[in-house]
Amino acid sequence: MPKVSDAHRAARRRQILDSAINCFARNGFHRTSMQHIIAEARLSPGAIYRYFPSKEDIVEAIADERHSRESALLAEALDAPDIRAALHRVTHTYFDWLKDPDEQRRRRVTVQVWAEALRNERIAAIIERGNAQRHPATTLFRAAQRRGVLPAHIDADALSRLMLAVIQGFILQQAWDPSVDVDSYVRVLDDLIDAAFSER
Amino acid sequence: MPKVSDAHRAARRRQILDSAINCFARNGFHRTSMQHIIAEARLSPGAIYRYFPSKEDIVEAIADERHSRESALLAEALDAPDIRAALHRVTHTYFDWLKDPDEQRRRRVTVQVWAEALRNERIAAIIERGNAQRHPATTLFRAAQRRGVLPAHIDADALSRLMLAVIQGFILQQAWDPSVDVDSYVRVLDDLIDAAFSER
Amino acid sequence: MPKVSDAHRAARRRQILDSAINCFARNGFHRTSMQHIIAEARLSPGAIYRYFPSKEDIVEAIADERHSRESALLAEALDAPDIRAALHRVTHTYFDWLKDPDEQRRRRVTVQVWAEALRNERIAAIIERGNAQRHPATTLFRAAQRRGVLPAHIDADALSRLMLAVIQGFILQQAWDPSVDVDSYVRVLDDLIDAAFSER
Amino acid sequence: MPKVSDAHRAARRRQILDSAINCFARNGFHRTSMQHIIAEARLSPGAIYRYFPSKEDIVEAIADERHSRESALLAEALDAPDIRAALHRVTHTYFDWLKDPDEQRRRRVTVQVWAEALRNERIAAIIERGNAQRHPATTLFRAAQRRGVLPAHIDADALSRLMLAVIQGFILQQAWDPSVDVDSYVRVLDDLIDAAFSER
DNA sequence: GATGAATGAGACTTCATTCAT
DNA sequence: AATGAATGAAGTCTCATTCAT
Repeated sequence: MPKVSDAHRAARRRQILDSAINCFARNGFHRTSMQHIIAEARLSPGAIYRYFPSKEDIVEAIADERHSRESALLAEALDAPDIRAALHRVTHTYFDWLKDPDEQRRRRVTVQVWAEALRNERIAAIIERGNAQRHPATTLFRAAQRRGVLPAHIDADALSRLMLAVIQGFILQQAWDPSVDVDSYVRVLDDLIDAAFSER
Repeated sequence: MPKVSDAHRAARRRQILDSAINCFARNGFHRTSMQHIIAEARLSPGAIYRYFPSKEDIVEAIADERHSRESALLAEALDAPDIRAALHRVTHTYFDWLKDPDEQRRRRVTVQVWAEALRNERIAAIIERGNAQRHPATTLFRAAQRRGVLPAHIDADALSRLMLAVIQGFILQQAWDPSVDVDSYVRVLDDLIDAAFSER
Repeated sequence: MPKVSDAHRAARRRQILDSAINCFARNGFHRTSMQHIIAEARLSPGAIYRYFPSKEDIVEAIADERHSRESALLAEALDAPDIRAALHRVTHTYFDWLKDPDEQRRRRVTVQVWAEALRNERIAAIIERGNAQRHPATTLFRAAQRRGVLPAHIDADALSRLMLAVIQGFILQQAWDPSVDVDSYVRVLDDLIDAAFSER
Repeated sequence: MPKVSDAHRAARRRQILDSAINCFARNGFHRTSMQHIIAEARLSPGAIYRYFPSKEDIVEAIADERHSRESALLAEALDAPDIRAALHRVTHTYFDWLKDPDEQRRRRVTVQVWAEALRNERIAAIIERGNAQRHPATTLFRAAQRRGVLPAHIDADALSRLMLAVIQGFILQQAWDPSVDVDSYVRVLDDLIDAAFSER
């Protein structure tokens, strides 16, 4: 019978994760010490360790959370019967989200998660799950090929990789330089989608 | 100082950097201690510090070296008068290089450099310089627009960003999963280039 | 305060001490955290601290309890007018107790108490009191000397030390290896007692 | 090619072990922090960890060293063809060593090692090896039985356990109270040996 | 009486770097 | 030039204990 509510526990968890995200976005995983997170959260070491058994677990929780959010957004955007509609929803809904300055700050953590995945199997699994979001797109492409909207000889799987790359590359560039213009990138993308899917 | 010394110095530097790359590719920057690098290079701490004043400097030297190589390759590939020829050279020359298994291993370091750039200004500058390699492409696109091969309303700068993103995203995906098929990706890319640049 | 409360208090105390003994026998004093005891007792930190002001106090209570039991057993065994009868009661009653497997498990705590006595004065005092149980034996030996059953030149005090050592050493050996045979040890002891006390 | 000699390494090891023994004898294993050992040795943490990978390893090295010394002494004392000669050598050589005040101080560590053996398998193995020193005694007893100096019905193995217990119990009592008189204990022991081995 | 979240000192250990040889 | 022993700040995490509820 907990003395404090589940809501309290959830709030503390949130508080810790938010503090950690702030620190990680500012200084990176490895230059952020537990003491930094503790100070940012205005808690004590013991308090943090009640909620997360190790620093690694905090990193993983954040990786999971961010990738869930990104995947959900992508999945939702792709949820359309028509390909071009789906792809344009990606460019507009997803890239709209990329504009949010707060998210931009937090997204610096995403880039670090990407690097961390090379050494941490659990994070690699999270990334893997996130990347699996391109499979619905692959399915859409195949449907498009059956309907003749997309040339049959195109490798639908590779095309979905490319779609993902276009997003990932942009996220990288924006992390390095927050001033990159989202809108012009989206416009080029829209044009390219039209070029690829209509004029044949 | 005799010339032997210079050659010797260069060889030692190479030896240290290669050892560091091996360690970094295997374990990441932050899980690699100077002792690891020292052991891999079969040198002593004192010897290493004669060549690099700090671990940070080793990381930077490697970042610099790798980005120089990548930039040079990209620049060379883009060095063609015709836009489609240039882009196809990118897909074929540059992506050929992405196939080299040894380079693939070492490229794991690149992804870490990308994350490191968020916190290290000197590395950020190196990345910035690397990304500037897209400017020749922008110029090429503008020329193409003047020649009517590319619609005038397209933002050439954004398009070169996209081209870069397509490469960066692929490098990421390949770092996470070395088994991704380069060739099918290149074929889709080629098709897309043709779609974008020819049928107007 | 109602009587129920006293019974309740006593039960709680017992519950805590038993849990602590289990933990200590399993993992030792220093590898057992209060959390372990708390979990084993299915109580809360606050509840434990109502009954014992510190971990140290739990250790002391257990040391006291165990040594009381051992001393009582020894005292009772020695309570005989005839020396050989007394000593044989020791070997039979006391060593019978050493056979009980549950006690063997709990006796692991005794060995730790012995080490702890070197640093903790209160525990040293408890041990001291326990060792004082050899004084009745000394008295018995002196009586035996007066009756000529034991050579007069023997140092009765040293002999009672030796008797104690024979027990303590066995407890040690049994703690390290629970499979040691109690009966053969007892038989040798009996023979030795007879050798020492009769044939002169 | 080490810059410093093996002698230097050995001396440092010795210095660390001696400091640790001092701390352990004074405060016990668990109340002694690495910082205490470091301060006592007038070294830095890093220096200690060059020689011992963990605190546990220091404890084990000390346990090993002390038990080797004790075993060697016992083995040497037992190295006599005649039983009574052998046993009297034990009482005189070994117990002489027990008189050395410096050794007495250090022997406080032995008692802690005994407790530690209950939880640490490597230390248990060391103890086990030490206790195996009683086997030569068992062999001697069997020889004595063949020669009729010792009654045939006596369990030689149990008798050697008892001999060991007599030593271990005394070590305990002396650790608790350094003022116990070794000589009177030895005299009783000598008498007992004579009683057991001659008058039948 | 009881709970359990929270505290914070302090434990062990690592590691970039220095410097006497 | 090179060695490698040594430094010491700083890192992660534990745990006996407290106290608001």
